[in-house]
Amino acid sequence: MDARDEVKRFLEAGGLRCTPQRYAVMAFLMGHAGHPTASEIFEAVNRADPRCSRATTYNNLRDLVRAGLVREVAAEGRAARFDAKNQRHHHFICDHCGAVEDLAWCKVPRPAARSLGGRVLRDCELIFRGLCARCAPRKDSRAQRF
Amino acid sequence: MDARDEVKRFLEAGGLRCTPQRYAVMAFLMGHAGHPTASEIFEAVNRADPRCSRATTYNNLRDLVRAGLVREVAAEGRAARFDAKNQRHHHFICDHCGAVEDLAWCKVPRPAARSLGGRVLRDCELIFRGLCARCAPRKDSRAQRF
DNA sequence: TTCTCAGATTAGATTTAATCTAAACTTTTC
DNA sequence: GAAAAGTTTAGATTAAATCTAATCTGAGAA
Repeated sequence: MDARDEVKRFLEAGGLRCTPQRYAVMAFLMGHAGHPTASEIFEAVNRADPRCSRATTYNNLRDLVRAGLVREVAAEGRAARFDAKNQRHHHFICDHCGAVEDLAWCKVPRPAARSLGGRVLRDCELIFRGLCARCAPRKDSRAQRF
Repeated sequence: MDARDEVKRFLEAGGLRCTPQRYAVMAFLMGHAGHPTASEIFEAVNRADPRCSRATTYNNLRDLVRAGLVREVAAEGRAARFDAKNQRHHHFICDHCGAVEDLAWCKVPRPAARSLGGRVLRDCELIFRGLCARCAPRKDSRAQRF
């Protein structure tokens, strides 16, 4: 099946109309391994269609996050970063260079019922922090690695 | 021992001088159950000492986060929120009203060594999302609670 | 006790990121 | 085809955070 169809079905699964602007944002995120800012997404989408507005990109990102199709990661710096939730994973953020990297999913424990009280869980988000492979001291150094 | 001494030792444990402004920020967070924004912290601290500067509050929050004494939570809205890390806990953020609540700590699994690669872990952050006790449908409703 | 120096603060200006606005456009439904 | 609802637009505006260069403060050395 066509990648274009996949994006369209993904949007409609989230209850959103597949407008050209939404398609462009979603396609960019689904085809992008990194965690771009709203500005980076807007610039990419606006390069393809110069009429595309910054407010539209922000509106669409908001709608996509709300629909559960995109996740917002607050990493280093002021701007929010985004990635498509097409595969479950966790994030790792480097203390030194600020890089945001995907980590394979590992099951997250549910809080105890007593602790949860009357709340209704919908999702969880687990972020690990430390030093990335490039910023960590070399394996043979004396630094602890746990 | 005096609460004032506790705050001072907490700051010095993090390698930070105990200036009156830092003390004020830390004391506010340690005595505050909620998750205030930088602006709310500044207003509280500035009310006590009108010479205290907004930039100082921001600088000190940055230093406290970097020293591992305070945690930054990206909740609803644009402003970052903060809490003191005097006790390990997780957070819960309500989808509806945006409230940030503390949840008792539960142990977080370490990612598999294969998944971790050359990274060095320092910390983790687990956030649950859903509906808080006030926004969730009543217990007797048909709504699923998991 | 005084001096030096490094760390910290100041107060308002400035920048960055995100939102607002009101009109216009587009798509869906009747 | 018309109406209504959802969406987009482009630049203005707002909110949050940072910058600046001078000044202050406190710790350590002499």
